[in-house]
Amino acid sequence: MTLKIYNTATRKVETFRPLSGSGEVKIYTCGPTVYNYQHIGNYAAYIYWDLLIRTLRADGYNVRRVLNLTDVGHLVSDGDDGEDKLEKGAAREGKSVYEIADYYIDDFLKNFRALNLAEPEVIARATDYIEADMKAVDLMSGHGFTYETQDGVYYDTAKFPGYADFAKLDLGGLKAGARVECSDEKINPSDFAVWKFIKPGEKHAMRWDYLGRPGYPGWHLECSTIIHEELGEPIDIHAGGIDHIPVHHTNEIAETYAAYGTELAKYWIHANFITIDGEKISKSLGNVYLFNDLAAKGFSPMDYKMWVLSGHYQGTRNFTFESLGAAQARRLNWRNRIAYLYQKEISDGDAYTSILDAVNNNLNSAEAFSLIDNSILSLDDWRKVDELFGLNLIKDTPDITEEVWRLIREREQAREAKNYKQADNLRDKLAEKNIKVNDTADGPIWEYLS
RNA sequence: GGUGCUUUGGCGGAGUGGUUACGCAGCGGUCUGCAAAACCGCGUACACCAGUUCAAUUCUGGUAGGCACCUCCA
Repeated sequence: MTLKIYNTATRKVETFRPLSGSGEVKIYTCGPTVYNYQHIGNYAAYIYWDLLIRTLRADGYNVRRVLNLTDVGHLVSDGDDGEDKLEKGAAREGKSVYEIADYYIDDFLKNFRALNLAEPEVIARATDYIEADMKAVDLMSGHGFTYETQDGVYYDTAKFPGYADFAKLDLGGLKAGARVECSDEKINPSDFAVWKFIKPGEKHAMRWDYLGRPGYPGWHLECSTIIHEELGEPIDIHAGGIDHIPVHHTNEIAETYAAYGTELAKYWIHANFITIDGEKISKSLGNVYLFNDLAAKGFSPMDYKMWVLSGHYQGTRNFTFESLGAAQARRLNWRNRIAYLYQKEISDGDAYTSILDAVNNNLNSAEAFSLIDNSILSLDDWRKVDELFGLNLIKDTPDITEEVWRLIREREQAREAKNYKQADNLRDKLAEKNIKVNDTADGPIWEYLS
């Protein structure tokens, strides 16, 4: 099977062709800045990338995927000013920056695994690559792409002719209406810090000596460095959020070009945002939902994954609890189709091929889901579906125990004896075990209540 | 202010130049100890106005609304 995927670099749906003939595919997915809890919108992107990786594996590729964790250098503003997010988190909670990072990394990975997202081959913490960052700055400077200011080492974007191409930026009019920072030593408005100096008296706990003074890496640098160290550019696919196109990814490309003289990635794919009840996710609107909030309403991370995969990564998705309920009900229906297979045999079709085909069409999981709804699947097909979407359908739908079977048989006997009161009691007992029994013409058929 | 995206039935959400996915919810029916499940049927969405076309929800232009980014965010 061949994947077709929308490539932001060309703004077209392209047929995926790996750079290497060996079947290896190198993927980098932009990870979180670990200064706070990740909300459900953050996880949507990881769910899409999970589908991407699983699809490539189903197609027979050997995927090596790197996920980074930003634990330094990501400032409150992408414009190289404002506080470092980690420092801000530390101040807020009265902890050290390293405690903050550890805590939120644990929380992130816990949810990552609850969503059954394919484990990355490498999980890279930005602070483990500081030496390499310095080497990269040396290279960029040696190639004449940088200049120093009081504030740090800056990238002169005028030195990279294709700087504006990736995001189709209009550098002249870029900030015409936005507020412009004053007291700026930058040569061009689009120049950005590759390395930041810590001024005397400035509070910044994470600091490394470089160029004779304390400092820390600029935010974009970690990504180009980690890719260089762990994968080697160019890589096949670079994935991230749609908001990163104009600044973060544009700057990564520029840094890689300046340091190593190469292209960074062949395919770029970007996940769109989700809105909640039609509005953006933001603290001021009070709609920053975490998985705990979903759990409080009876929804699991898997229900959420089901909801995310019922749409497309390029579209704006509108989250409502009503539609999350629909996704949950659909997943339960699928699980009960598996439960049915423990009880009755049904003939096998060749549905999986068309399901994989749908996903290969620019990750159209919505189309694939409707095929699942309308296909007759064997248990073996369900295993493949589970492998492709990571929905834990079979894992969450174990066959029932002998004890439960006994209750079902007792209830049947009670019904045959027309002892309906006892039959109903047994139905309640089964319900306590999360099992429902449907009395069909073919005898009782059990399924899960939730 | 600049830039881009988007507008599909009660909710969510695919897709297509001509047969109107899919899920959830709703309604009617068959069946049934009850319930449920299953099955059958129903509701006739594609913002608006023009244009292209034998034919447009699908292409083009405009109008209106919505959203996003540029300013923390995936």
